[in-house]
Amino acid sequence: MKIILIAGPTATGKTEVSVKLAHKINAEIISMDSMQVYKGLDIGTAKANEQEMDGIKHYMIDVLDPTENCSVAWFKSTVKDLISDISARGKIPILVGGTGFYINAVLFDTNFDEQITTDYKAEFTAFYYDYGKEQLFAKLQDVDPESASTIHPNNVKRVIRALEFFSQNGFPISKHNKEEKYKRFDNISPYDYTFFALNMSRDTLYSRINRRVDLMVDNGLFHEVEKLFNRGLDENLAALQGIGYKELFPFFKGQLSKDEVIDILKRNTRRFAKRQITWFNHQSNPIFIEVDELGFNSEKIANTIIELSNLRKF
RNA sequence: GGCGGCAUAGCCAAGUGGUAAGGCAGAGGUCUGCAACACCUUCACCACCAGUUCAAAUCUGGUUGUCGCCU
Repeated sequence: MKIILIAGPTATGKTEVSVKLAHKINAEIISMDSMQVYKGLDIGTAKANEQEMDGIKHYMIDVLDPTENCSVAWFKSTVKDLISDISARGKIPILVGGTGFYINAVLFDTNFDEQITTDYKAEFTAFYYDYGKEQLFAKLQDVDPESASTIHPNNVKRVIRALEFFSQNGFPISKHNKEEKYKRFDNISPYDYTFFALNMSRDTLYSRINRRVDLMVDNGLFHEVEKLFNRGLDENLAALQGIGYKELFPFFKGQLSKDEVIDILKRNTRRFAKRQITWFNHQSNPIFIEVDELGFNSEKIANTIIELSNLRKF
């Protein structure tokens, strides 16, 4: 099955390019974004609106309530089915988004067969609170020294996951990771794919991000977040950890001013973009398209993608 | 014009004789069931000139800049 991926850091214009491309090659779009899955998070996640979608079908948007938690395992299997459906209808799926972790999971069909039957996570979390991270890490060194050499002791979240994995499966997660990783190194994918990442010079990207945040504010970001805030949801929910949401909460609690909160939001978005770039540079191997060199012209960019994907036949 | 204070990284800021805390911003990374998460690494010859001293960001003199007060 042929698929096209368009990734890249936030604010590079993925939406516009993908819709344009979809029209040219008779495609449908699957969003590869860990936050756009949630209903009610529209402005802050830069979700495409009806007009921007321009008649192209989009999937994986607004499929969960903020009270539900998305996970890679679920996301991967859902997208897998969608790809089959779309292909079966004779259309090409374009996967678009910035969540590199999810993209790799789909692209290389990461194995998530592990069934979580016992709540080891809660167990180890409790242990951590009682004995601290050193003791927790010592446990990992015992059962999975290889992971212990990779995961920093401060990274409690990952240490707990590694411990959970071992307890659940009886073999170390480092073994699992190695197996999954080699799929990427050897490029073993169930799909016939072409993977692009849009990018541009750092300075340009950062000023676009700053401008976009201002625009979001103008478009009612505060109003959107206030609605969520007023629902009184648990702030630890994955949806409320999204950039644009967690930053504004202190404003509604009266802890920070509007301007302060906006500056932090801009900074966090910049950092996020930087992390995304690092991911695409090292954890996957897309063809980078420098959109500033193409004058941000989505028409040109879409055509470049068609050429590089050998899709001329469409 | 006079008097006084201050000049330390992009910003804030400790440090009053022994060869520069910390925070923020920035940069570089890690990552396989919370990933827009979590975590790691990194970043200065202390305004300039001359002097004292084995040794100065730290003391002395001067220059420049800056802030405050006075006239």
